[in-house]
Amino acid sequence: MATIREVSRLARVSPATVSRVLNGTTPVATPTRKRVLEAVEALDYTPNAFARGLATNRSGGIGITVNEVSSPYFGAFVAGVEQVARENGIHLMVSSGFADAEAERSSIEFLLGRRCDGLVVQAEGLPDEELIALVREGSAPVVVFGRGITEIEDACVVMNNERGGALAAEYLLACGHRRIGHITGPLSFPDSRDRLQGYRRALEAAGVGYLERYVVESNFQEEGGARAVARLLERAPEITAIFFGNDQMAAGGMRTLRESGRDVPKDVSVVGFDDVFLALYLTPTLTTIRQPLVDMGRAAAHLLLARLGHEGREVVHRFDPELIERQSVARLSR
Amino acid sequence: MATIREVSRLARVSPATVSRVLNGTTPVATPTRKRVLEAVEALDYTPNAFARGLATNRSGGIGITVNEVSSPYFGAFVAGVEQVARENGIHLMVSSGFADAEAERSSIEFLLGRRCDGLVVQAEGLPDEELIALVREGSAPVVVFGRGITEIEDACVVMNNERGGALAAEYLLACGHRRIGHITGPLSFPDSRDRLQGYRRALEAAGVGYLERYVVESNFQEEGGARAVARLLERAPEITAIFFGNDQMAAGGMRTLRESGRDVPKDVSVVGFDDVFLALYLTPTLTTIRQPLVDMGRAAAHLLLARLGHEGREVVHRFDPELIERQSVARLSR
DNA sequence: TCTTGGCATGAAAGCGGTTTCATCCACGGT
DNA sequence: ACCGTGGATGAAACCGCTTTCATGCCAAGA
Repeated sequence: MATIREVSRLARVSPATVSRVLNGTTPVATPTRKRVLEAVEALDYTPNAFARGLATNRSGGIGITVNEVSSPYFGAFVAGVEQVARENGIHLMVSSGFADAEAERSSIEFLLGRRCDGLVVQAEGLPDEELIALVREGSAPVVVFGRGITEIEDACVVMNNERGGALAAEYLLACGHRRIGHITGPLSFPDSRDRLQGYRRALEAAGVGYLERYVVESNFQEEGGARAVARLLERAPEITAIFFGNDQMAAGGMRTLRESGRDVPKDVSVVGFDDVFLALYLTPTLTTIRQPLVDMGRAAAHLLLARLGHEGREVVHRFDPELIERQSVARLSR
Repeated sequence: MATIREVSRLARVSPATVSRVLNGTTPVATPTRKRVLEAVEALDYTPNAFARGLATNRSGGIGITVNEVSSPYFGAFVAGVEQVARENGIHLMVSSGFADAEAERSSIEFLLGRRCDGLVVQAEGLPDEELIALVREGSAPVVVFGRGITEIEDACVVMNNERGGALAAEYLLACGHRRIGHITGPLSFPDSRDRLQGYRRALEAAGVGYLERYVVESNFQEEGGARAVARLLERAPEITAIFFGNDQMAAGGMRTLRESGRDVPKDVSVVGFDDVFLALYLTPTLTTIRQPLVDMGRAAAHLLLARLGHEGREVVHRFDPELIERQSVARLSR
């Protein structure tokens, strides 16, 4: 491994000059610069990241913690962040939190200990206050994904979940449905509450009225969706459509519907949320509310870069959902 | 941020002694050690990763490059690697290669430039020779995933693909099928060739004979699977079962079958490969050959740690596939 | 011709650890 | 009483880069 010294000797300049050429911090006369670049090329020189970090106290890398990389949902988000990181020659350190406060704390500490220049945090276990403190007083800039916290709004990248819930309900209403159930994610998550809220508002706006019996809380898992639908059918067999808080629950719910002899969409229409690629693989393919996860990942990364002074670009914080029509909803002919 | 100097002052020792206590490199008298540890505690001291890296020339982190984190297949693998890394207090740097030789090269260079202590590489674009050179002469230990290269067998974590292909074919044969098609992944991948080979051997061993017409090459994608099945049905409408080189193609293939009015499994039985979670969401749920991806990730990480001298544990290099019976295969009553 | 000023460059001091080498001390053997 | 030995510790060099400060040089202005 070549060092800056060897480069400087070959180019007959001081190490300082090499550094200046490489970082563009100070103007260097053209012939000198040329000699330096040739030497760099000849020796195949790459600056030592440690030495650089030690001198500048910046690592040139950012960290990210999410529930788990292997889920389709977070995977897509991470992919977006990674794209931008690569485009900017920044490296990405990943650490999973598994929706557990303790694990999330240790992940964050771990990444900060590695002197990440910035952090993208998606933490479901941590209370708002802790995130606020982290953003406000942390040793590095932090961007929060998937949770809108008013106190630190500028540091959050979120989806307009209420609009998403409304979109789903409005679409089903437009298709002629009136008795529309809703399987929510855990209501401890603001996301779930907002989607529910949107659903409710849309129903009320249409004069259909909101019924508690039509709403069942679940857990964002396939299995949970299946069970929730069983409960819903028991309580309210008259429903003709179900809006699910995410696609995985919709998958489970469709299983239950099928097993109970109901056809989707003939007997019951289904709308999901997220549009993870899973939606395409279901039978029938799933009509769903799309979250642009990759774009949101990119936005989170850009936001972080902006906070790091890398760029000035305007960043979208709040993303709007989009309805993706597929085959799981039937138009009711009244 | 406290430095080693401050700790040493507080403990009334030299920085060298603090370093010795923290790293356990040299015995330190018990009362001294105690004072040092107290000072570390009091100042909430964490060693600066850069300074340490500069002095030791090791980063305490490993790198991984895969096609893309966001795919269910690689996501599961990465999750396994990450688990082990965490358990050992090692951080993970991720970089995607997107199955493109150029991108893969740059990913590897990037990670090596960050002085990763070791690398887990899954690279589909790179020729064998390049990987061999990397493993043999690279500046850091390298473990290769998903490709068995005999010259560097010890550094590879692989699946017994031939056995997997055989397993699929044997199972279909046992269910009474005789006209069994096979949609392969790209035959430029050894994985695909091995699965095909296993399929062929099993058919021949059963005295059924291998027919070229029953085999169509595809690309591991959903769409590709759909098209390949269309071609296969044209060529050989008499088949009663199809073995797919992976689950995604199986998903696409099942779509085509359905669209052509064939029921799965009544008219045509289907077996996939991988057992990514997608298999559970298909209708009918997919019978498939399971690759223990998380375990393989863990194995790759352990193997790397062993090469880094972290541990001596025996590591499994070659994993055996397992048949997972679900609903996509029918028993033929002759 | 002598300043003055600005630009290009070099020298050297960190950044915060690790590690080698030297020193000191206590102890046991002669 | 003296020397040798080995264990605990400190001093200082070093890892490779950035950055401040000083310097030399040349062109422009007086």
